[in-house]
Amino acid sequence: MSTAIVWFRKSLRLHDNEFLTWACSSDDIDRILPVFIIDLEDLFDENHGISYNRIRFLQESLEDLNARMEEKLDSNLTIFSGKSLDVIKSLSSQFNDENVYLAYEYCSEPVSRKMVSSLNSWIIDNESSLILKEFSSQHTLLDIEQVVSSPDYKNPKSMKDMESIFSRHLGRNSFGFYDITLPLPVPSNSKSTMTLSENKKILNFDELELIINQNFPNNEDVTNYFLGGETEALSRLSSKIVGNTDFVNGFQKPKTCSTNSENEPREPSTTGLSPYISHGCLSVRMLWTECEKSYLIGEHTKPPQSLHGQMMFREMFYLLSRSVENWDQDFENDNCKSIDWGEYDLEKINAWESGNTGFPLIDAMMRQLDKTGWMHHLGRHAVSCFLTRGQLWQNWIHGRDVFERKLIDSDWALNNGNWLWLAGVAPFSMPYYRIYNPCPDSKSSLNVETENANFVRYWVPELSAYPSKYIFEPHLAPISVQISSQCIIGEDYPMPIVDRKITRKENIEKFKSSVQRTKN
DNA sequence: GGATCCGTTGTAGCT
DNA sequence: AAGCTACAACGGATC
Repeated sequence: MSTAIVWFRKSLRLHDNEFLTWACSSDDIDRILPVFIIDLEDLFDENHGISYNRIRFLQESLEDLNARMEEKLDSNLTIFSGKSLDVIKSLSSQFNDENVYLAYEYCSEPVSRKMVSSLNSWIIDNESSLILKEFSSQHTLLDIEQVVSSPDYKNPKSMKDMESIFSRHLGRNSFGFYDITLPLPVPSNSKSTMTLSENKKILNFDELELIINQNFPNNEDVTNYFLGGETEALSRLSSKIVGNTDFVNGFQKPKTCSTNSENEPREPSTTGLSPYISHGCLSVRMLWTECEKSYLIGEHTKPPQSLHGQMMFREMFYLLSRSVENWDQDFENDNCKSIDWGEYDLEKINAWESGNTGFPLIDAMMRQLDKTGWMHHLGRHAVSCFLTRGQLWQNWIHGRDVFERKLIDSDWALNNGNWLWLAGVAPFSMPYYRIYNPCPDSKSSLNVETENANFVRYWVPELSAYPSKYIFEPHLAPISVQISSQCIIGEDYPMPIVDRKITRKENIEKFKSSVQRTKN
């Protein structure tokens, strides 16, 4: 009797799932045990625990995965609570003289790699018969280890670098696109599923629900616009990408921070697929391939603008996060300039996080993040520039932590990469003196007009009656307008916590002298 | 080997 | 309204 423990780490899906497909079809395997391990202590940690939105998205994704397993594989998902290493160790010792395999996906994060290496050592030290079966490119298009360890690898810092890495490692298919392996179909399962007898570490969905509600007693005003899970991921892929040639082929740098939809202010103007990708509900190969199908129909945008380009940036950050030591630190990180950010200012950081800076667009974004766990790409630019080199002059680490906790598409490699970028400290950053205006006008790259004005009215309801002319800088509105708009600035909505023009000028100087100082 | 160009996405003021 | 210019000026690649 041979059993495969099918360990879902990131890829919460049945489609394009190599480790699941292998377990379901390999001749070496008689039965499978699909598992997910959840570390509740870590998830609800006081300091770095994740938001309600994030845990809810994860829970929905797991429930959907389980439901789909029941339907398509005549199997189910067992959830364990605890540390991955402990759970796997104890699991593997529950089998007696059988062949036990652990089929799992490679994860590039230092913690994840360390866990696997500890497991390896444990196997050797204890002469365990557990056989590890790792699948390398489950979460990314590139095989991260292979690319990073190739002799000619250099840290990429532009789309050009990525084009050459893709050419070298993937080659081209007959259509002239990078030769990405086609996504695997949902496997058909010929194995039985192992059922475990009582185990105190097993967590059923009711218990999980209970624990979440206990940890988030006041979640009534939190809305989850995005429903977690593969089912929803595939349905969103269908509605946004498949057959949507104009949108896919015309995709370019988003021009507004808000939405496309008249009726639903929470529907992004972009694809809205990021949370599904970060949770592995949607395979990147699946998305890549669907875009390519659309590109074959006619003219289309190219990297860096295109959706393929967006995905290539994702690969870039995955490579860097693996090859750059201390990717998530602001010291001993050679992709991070040493900047003197000065004193940590709790008041400023709190105002930023809670959406009370007195800058309506920034506040709208941060409140949207807080309530829904999502924020538009350009909005992320605006608020991170604002917190760091733009206005508040706070270390990017603080903003990174907030995003990490709250974003439902939170992803360690990408989140750190984007903060390094926006704070202006990375070699791939834009020049530090290009600062987004938090109060955009019609010429700003954060193009606004009425769309964003409505976006602000929705998320900062205090200002809902303000005329568009003043809505981004309401403190400049004459008092008569403030009265007629039923919102006195300084009473009903904060005055700007800094003078944006002064801080902009000061911060450019600070950045410059900080860089000079480290040079000398 | 110095000048020039470029980097997914800047802003403000003027004509 | 759109386009130009000044602002201030990184750092690596390319010419």
